[in-house]
Amino acid sequence: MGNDMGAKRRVTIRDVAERAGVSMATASRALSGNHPVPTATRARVLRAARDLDYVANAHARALVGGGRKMAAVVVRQVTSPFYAQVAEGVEAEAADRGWLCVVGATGGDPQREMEFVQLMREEGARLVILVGGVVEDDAYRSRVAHYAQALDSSGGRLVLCGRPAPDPDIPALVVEFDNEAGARAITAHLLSAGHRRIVFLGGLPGNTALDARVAGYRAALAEHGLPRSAGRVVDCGLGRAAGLRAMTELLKETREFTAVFAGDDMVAAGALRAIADAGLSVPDDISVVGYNDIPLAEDFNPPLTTVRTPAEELGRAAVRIALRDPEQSGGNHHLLGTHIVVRRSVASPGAP
Amino acid sequence: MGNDMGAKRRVTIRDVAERAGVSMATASRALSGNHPVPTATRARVLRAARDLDYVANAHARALVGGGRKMAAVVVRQVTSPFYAQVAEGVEAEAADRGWLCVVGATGGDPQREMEFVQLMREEGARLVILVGGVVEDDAYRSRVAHYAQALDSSGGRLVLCGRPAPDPDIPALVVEFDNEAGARAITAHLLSAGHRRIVFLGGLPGNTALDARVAGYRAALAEHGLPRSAGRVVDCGLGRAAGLRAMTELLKETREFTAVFAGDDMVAAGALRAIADAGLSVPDDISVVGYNDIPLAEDFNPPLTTVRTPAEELGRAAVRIALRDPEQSGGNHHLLGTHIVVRRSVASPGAP
DNA sequence: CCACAGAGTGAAAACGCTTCCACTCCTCGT
DNA sequence: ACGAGGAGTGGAAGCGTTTTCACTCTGTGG
Repeated sequence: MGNDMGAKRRVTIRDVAERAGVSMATASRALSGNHPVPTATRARVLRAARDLDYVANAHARALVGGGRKMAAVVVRQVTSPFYAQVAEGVEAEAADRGWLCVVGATGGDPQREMEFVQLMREEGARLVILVGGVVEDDAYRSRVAHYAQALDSSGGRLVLCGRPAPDPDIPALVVEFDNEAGARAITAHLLSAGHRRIVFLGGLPGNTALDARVAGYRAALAEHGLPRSAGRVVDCGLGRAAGLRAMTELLKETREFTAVFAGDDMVAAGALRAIADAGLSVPDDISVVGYNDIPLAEDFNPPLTTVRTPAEELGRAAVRIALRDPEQSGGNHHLLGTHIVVRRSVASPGAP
Repeated sequence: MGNDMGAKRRVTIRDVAERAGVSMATASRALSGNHPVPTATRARVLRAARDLDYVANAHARALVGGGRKMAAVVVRQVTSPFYAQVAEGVEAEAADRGWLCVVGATGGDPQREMEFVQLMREEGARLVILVGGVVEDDAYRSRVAHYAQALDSSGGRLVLCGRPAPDPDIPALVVEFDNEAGARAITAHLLSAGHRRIVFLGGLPGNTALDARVAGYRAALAEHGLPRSAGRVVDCGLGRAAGLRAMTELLKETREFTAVFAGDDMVAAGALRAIADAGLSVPDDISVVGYNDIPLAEDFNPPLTTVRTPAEELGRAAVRIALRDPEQSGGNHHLLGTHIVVRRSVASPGAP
């Protein structure tokens, strides 16, 4: 803990001014370009700054300037391929506009989320981006309402990315994928390959993203004239480990299905492994589809048919929309489209 | 760009002090706990702060306090599984100590690297962590020397993570894996399975990490009594696409090898795909090993034998070492061990 | 030749906080 | 009973910038 690394005195703008033989005011103007300064003077100042290896103090600047260009993105964990892509998108778009971007991982712990958001408020973040589906309980709702209100009243902005707003009139922007449409499309794909008994693996009741996918799945089944009983959803949650476990269990219990729709690609990875471990083949015995099209999905065994959610674009869109004039057209709810990408994990049931 | 989101006046510590009926000094002491304050007073202040939803201004605090607990990680891209894990480790260890962690992506562009480091200096980062192997050219050497010197003279610290120091006496800490040992071990694994013609796919001359792996590979070959001509390294660089392309080319050119040692797991992913596309089987026709053991390596087809480099631990170690007393034992160069993890991508050549 | 615009500049205020210094009370020990 | 010491407190300095305001110079049109 305690460890100050004996700092030397920092070079300030006063030193630069002195060396250039001008006042601090002039030095500041030359450096920041906020006010015209004769070329000769300007050059002298710049020269002095370089000689001294002057580095402006962002704190002092932010203090007087009243705020700073900084965005915070909060995700469950940065090692999840999907979240990483969203974060990359945010980072890229922020960097393009000269904004600083800091990402925080909560591990799914509301406590850590609150601490991080608090910290970001202290740091003067003007944009806080909450990423990914969540289960919307009362605690969550009130937390988000508080974030939104607090940010809003200090000139900031909350954006919900990949999740809907829990309450239509909290002052937050939302940017998300049309999960229901995506799920419906890929379910239809399975249906048109001839599958009738499809299980949805990876439900997580209350989770906005998964519930929407389940809804899309059910809708596709219904549109195809199948009774509601034809659908089955296994609520095993997310992650490779969960998918592996749940699929193993399911296989022990029944073989009365020909395809599985995994809640996301990581669940699919686990399911694929479980099926292989059971001595079955994908897609010959069972077809599998996932969701998100993470970068390595095409390297699974077999390459996974899934729905592509342009994650990086989601991140970019979040900051782009948040940063444009609030009164500009476009409303505050944006839906991004998805499309399915066909690979080799789906075959017709009972085919060679 | 221009968009001020009309901020209202911020609640300051003066407001809190007023409401609690104390001076700013007392309020500050009660809030920060830097100086004892009677329980009753303290409670009044805390109460006032809560009522007002007071949020301290980190800039003002850092300005007077002279610095702040902030670490910066710079990686090529955050969506690379390996880098993501390192970043996660840094973030976790930093968070544990109450430090803020910001990660920047350079896309491999020195220009962006310099801008980011500059920005971090302005922000008062006391720890800058450069992650991953690089090719050490003169420009790089002078850049790093400058970073190290600048950080050092302002009480900060540069740590090189996953790469050696270009010059033994620049004031930087180094934490890296023993790439040579890891490469030697997995090459030995291939050798003991009976392989004699092993190609190293993914060299990148000048790149510290890859060069070390190539050295380990060559050393293992030599230790086994093989002539130097037995080894072959294809310098295709890194990334899945590079691996795919290079492997495809190689296969067209020759089949005079029974195993490939990919420079990292992403290259291996591409190689695996290329081999499958050529109608060959892994491991029956060709064995493949990778490097890093990224999270999804076990879901490749087939599950990849590779060497595990505990990436998250690398990140944690970087901050742990950087933050302990500089004069403490341990030196400033740390080597982390690796071990191979055997899965199913290796078989004996010519086996059933 | 004079008023006057405007360019160039510096002094100083302000941003919000922490901490040094000085002051006032108490509570002890003697 | 009296001085020393310490706890509790507030005033004010200072952190490094930017920006406002006021000032001094030019040069220009009348």
